Amino acid sequence: LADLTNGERAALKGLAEPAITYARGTVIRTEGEEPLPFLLHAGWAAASASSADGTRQFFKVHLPGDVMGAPSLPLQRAAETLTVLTEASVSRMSLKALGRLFADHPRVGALLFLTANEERVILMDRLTAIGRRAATPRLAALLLHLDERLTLIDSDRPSILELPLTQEQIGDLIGLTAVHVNRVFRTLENRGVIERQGRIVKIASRETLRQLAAMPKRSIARNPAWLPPSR
Amino acid sequence: LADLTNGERAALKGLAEPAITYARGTVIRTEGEEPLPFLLHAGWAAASASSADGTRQFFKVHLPGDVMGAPSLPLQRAAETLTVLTEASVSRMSLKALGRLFADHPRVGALLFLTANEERVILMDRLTAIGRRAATPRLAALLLHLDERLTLIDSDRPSILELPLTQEQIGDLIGLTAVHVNRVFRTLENRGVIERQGRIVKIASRETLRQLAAMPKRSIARNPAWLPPSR
DNA sequence: CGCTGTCTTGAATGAATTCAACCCATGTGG
DNA sequence: CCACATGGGTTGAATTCATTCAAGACAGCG
Repeated sequence: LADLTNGERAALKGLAEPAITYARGTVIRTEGEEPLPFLLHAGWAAASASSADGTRQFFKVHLPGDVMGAPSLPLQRAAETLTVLTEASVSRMSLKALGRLFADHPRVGALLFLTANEERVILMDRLTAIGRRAATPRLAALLLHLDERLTLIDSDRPSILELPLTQEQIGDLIGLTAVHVNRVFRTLENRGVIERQGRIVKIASRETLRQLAAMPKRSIARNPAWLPPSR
Repeated sequence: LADLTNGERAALKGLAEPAITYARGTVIRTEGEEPLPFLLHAGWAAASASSADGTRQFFKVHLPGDVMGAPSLPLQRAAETLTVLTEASVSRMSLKALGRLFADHPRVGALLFLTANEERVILMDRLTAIGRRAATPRLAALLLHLDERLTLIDSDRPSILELPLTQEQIGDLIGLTAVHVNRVFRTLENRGVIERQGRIVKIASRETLRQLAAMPKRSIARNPAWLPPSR
């Protein structure tokens, strides 16, 4: 969203407590617990919630660099369960330090506000997809979304998507059953849009996938002029 | 979320430019335009987006006191169209003043961050509803949600919901067609859960409606201890 | 070597959509 | 002040997309 000064960078790093490594599948924090934010250093994680009737909804796939658990900060009890999808390195974030950050580095505070709003847009787009589109566009949109985010982190990564997600979890992300996710995957594969080997997905025709997903292009405004000056 | 000092209150009010009154149905801002935030003083409004295929998704019903358009702030072009549902009084908000607010009143800045995260939770709950629940629970949840928010604004209002929304718009909120919204409304009415006269809905059995909605209870943490001190 | 979890596929079922028609209230112009 | 258009609500019948149920294949793991 913006370029940070060294002081701002240091303050952000100061929020993170020592990192802990979790084994694949470990639950970091369960919904209903005390709402603390976490920072994901390495690996993949996911935010989800389960309902009484046994259904589950995944809200977000977290990639390295993500702050996790922020949505629950205004609540008394966390709304989301955080689970590690691969082996992952995670640290808790200090709330007190976060409070000081808003006071000492207002520009970073404003950027945190913007980041939360960016996540709102992502959720809104997901709402549109799940509420108004069929299964194929939803899956196409998910694959493209993850591909783009991974490229943001590592710009010259191979054009291959290794998903540490079961088809059931993918279904929980886009509001489908595992069975139907499977069928859609096969359809995409048969049409030559993707290739698969186990959980490795290769996007064969990004253009076709984009057409199928039919998602609006969103471009971020970098360094908005109205932000307060750095301190 | 928190109790404000007089200075903080004044600074918040200072964001708003002079109010304009719009007639029912007027579009305040269309998706794709410059992303500015607005403040809704009186009346109802809605945030929505339309897709190429003609489908529309409503993201939020805005009630008096709401900041509108914040999700689009990090973007180059607004993601949401803002439309007035009733006659409504709206003012633009100054971005520069918002930047200064983060610098001068860090506690309010942190509260804005929390508010954006609260909206994320609401969107997450909506995602769960649309992705994993049937039509009846979705409509039940919407009615309860609006009822609760109206009660927050006016605690001794009559227990009646006057919705300035067509059934088509309600469908766009919860991901259904107008036809099906109608059928669900009738079902609820026949079961005695609600009563209707035109667009006025009376909740006859809030308890039944709650069971049908099966939404998790969310309670806000007021005045979190980690917020920076007021200035 | 036998579990267990995941993937795959078919058949039956079901919830919501689509299409179509009609009703009613409101508003508008001749 | 009536005639007619319009927008929203209501209902039935046919259709469709996704779910459910069920069973088998396969890989990895203890």
